[in-house]
Amino acid sequence: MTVVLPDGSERSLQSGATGMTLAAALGRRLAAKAVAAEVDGELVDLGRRLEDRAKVRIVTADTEEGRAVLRHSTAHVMAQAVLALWPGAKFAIGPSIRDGFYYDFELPGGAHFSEEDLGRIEAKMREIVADAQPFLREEHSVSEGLELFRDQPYKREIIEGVASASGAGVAGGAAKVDAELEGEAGSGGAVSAYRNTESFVDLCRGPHVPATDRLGHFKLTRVAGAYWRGDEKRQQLQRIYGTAWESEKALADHLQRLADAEKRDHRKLGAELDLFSFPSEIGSGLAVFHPKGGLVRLLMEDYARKRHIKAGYDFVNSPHITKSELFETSGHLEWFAEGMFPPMELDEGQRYYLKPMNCPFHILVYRSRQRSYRELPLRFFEFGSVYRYEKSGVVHGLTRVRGMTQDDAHIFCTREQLSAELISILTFVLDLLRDYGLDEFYLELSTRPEGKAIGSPEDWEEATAALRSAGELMDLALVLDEGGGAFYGPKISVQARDAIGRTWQLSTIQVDFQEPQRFGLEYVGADNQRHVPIMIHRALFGSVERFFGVLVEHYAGAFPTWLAPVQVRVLPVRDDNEDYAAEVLAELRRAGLRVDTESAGEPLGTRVRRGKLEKLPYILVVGAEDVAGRTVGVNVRGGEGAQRGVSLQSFIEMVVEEAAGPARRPNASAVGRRA
RNA sequence: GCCCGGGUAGCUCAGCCGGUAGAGCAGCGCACUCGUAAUGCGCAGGUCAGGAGUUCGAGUCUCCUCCCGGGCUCCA
Repeated sequence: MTVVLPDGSERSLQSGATGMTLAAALGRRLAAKAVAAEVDGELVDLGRRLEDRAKVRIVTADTEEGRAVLRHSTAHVMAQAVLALWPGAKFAIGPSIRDGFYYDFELPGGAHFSEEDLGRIEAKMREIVADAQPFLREEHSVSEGLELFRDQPYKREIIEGVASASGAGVAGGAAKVDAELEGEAGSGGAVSAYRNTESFVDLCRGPHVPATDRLGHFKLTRVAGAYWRGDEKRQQLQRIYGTAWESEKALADHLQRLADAEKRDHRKLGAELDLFSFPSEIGSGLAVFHPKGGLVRLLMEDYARKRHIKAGYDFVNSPHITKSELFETSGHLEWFAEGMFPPMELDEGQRYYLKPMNCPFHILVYRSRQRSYRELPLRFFEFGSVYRYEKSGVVHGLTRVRGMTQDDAHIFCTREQLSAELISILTFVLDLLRDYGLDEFYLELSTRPEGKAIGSPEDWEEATAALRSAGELMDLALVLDEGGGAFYGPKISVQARDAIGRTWQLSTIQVDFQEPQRFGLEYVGADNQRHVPIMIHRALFGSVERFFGVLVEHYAGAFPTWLAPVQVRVLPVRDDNEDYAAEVLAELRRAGLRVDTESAGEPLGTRVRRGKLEKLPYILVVGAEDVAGRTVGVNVRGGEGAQRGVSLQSFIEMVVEEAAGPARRPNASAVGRRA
């Protein structure tokens, strides 16, 4: 028999050959790295027999596909270990995920895992790995499967779901089986399982590595609660997360990446660099900004203001609280009440709410007088503070807070203007984000949330189409987020990738046909008739707080010169250089730079070190040798050593230019283009 | 909101089986006067998150509340 390899060449094999024999025939190193095979487009076990003329690709452990296989297999081993250590435990699902895997369990007597258990489980897992147990595939009918897992209710539920989805005739199952569960069991009326020993068998579609000794570079990372099938109304299970890699080095590299990401954590840097804090007296999710953080915010906001003026926005302002009527009209109290702080009862039963959004206020500005088509589009902008009652478990640093300031704009335009306006907003948004140093993006299109939407399907259709075509013009990948829109309209969000490859949802642009109608907005058209405008909601940073946090992590706290709270620190070598240092300081300040100094009370090395730890862009050292020639010693952030005898004038010219504003990045790259 | 783990000096953390609080860094003072990532000595600093309970005695054990972290759910 022959098989066809990925490069189109053919290979003769003895009949009965498997992926494993093919890999061995192709090379010993390949065989050592092989974890599965792709046969005619389907991922299968290496032990699966190959058919004549099959197209075969060997999947190795050092690819994302291969890692997914070995992570899934490692999850099985973990389940085997847990079931051995906790007799009577029930196990649910255990997929591979980005960088690792998890498995969900229910322990006998409602017991819970603790962090200390992880070591015991890992030790048991290593025994299983050392045992080199084969992963043997079995196929069963639905009824055999139900019998095989008679003591495992979660497995039975999965089997029933698969069976009913494929019409195999088990009554009472859900009509629809989700892909996650299907991945656990297989499909098409039969269920597959993998057996490692007489006593351990797990429902699974596979594929798996040939045997447990192909695993071993793993670490269990944390325990957590997780709802069965992701439904908070159902049983809460105990989840264990782990990571697994193809080699000890890959595992170590991954752990190092985690440690590096931890060093960039904005919550940690926020305290270290004295930027902001969350005093517990104020309450969860409510930040105060310290002078340095406050200054960075100011700089961020000022630059955005300038750009908005240039882009034709009008600046408006609105209060933080309002009578309930406003949010009754807007629909927030009907659709979003659980995200709002409870009302304050004032005189005569009047209820006031903290605002969770700015849009109704901007609508009232629009409605304050009659509008003509000649004015449109009208673009109202505000740094508007909003308050949202986020559930206690979700607040997180500056990225998920209960009080925040949105850089919020609402654009009122005609239907005819909608497309052009969306394109111009998206272009503006991306351009501005690039100025803050982010340069890799993709777009996400969120569509109508079933059952949680107001307005006609036709309007949703039109709005979604307009967003889609604007998005497609941006030369960026556009991914679909089915049902992820707001209750009043679809949106496009801009996802930005930071310096270490994580993505953050930043800007959102939403089309809204509903609110203008609810508030009875209108303009007089050229035809002398009254028309309802369309509104576009647009936040660019998302929230100032969140964007601030993202920038702290992106730059690891080392803000570019134009955003750095202190740009230059001047250090006199000895205290008899302090007069000259003061002169240098004054001159820098006259040039408009943000500067400070530290007198010579401590050794120079100590002061330089402190400046480095504060991630200052420049540290100047001035001593006796600098006075005559009016020079400085320049210590550049991130640079090696120092440059001596630099003329103060040329240093000032250089830094002033750098501090003037964002560096334009002509080579800003887009994430690969895709529809 | 749910599950798990936490909260000890400004920060990072130690504090055993319940016997009355400790280090390093930071801060302040003094000395040192120094050319590029930690000078020395000294001093001060605590309602052990808050409250209640058990106990002769609670940082330590129990309960409640607040806050933080990791997840789940949620994110208009």
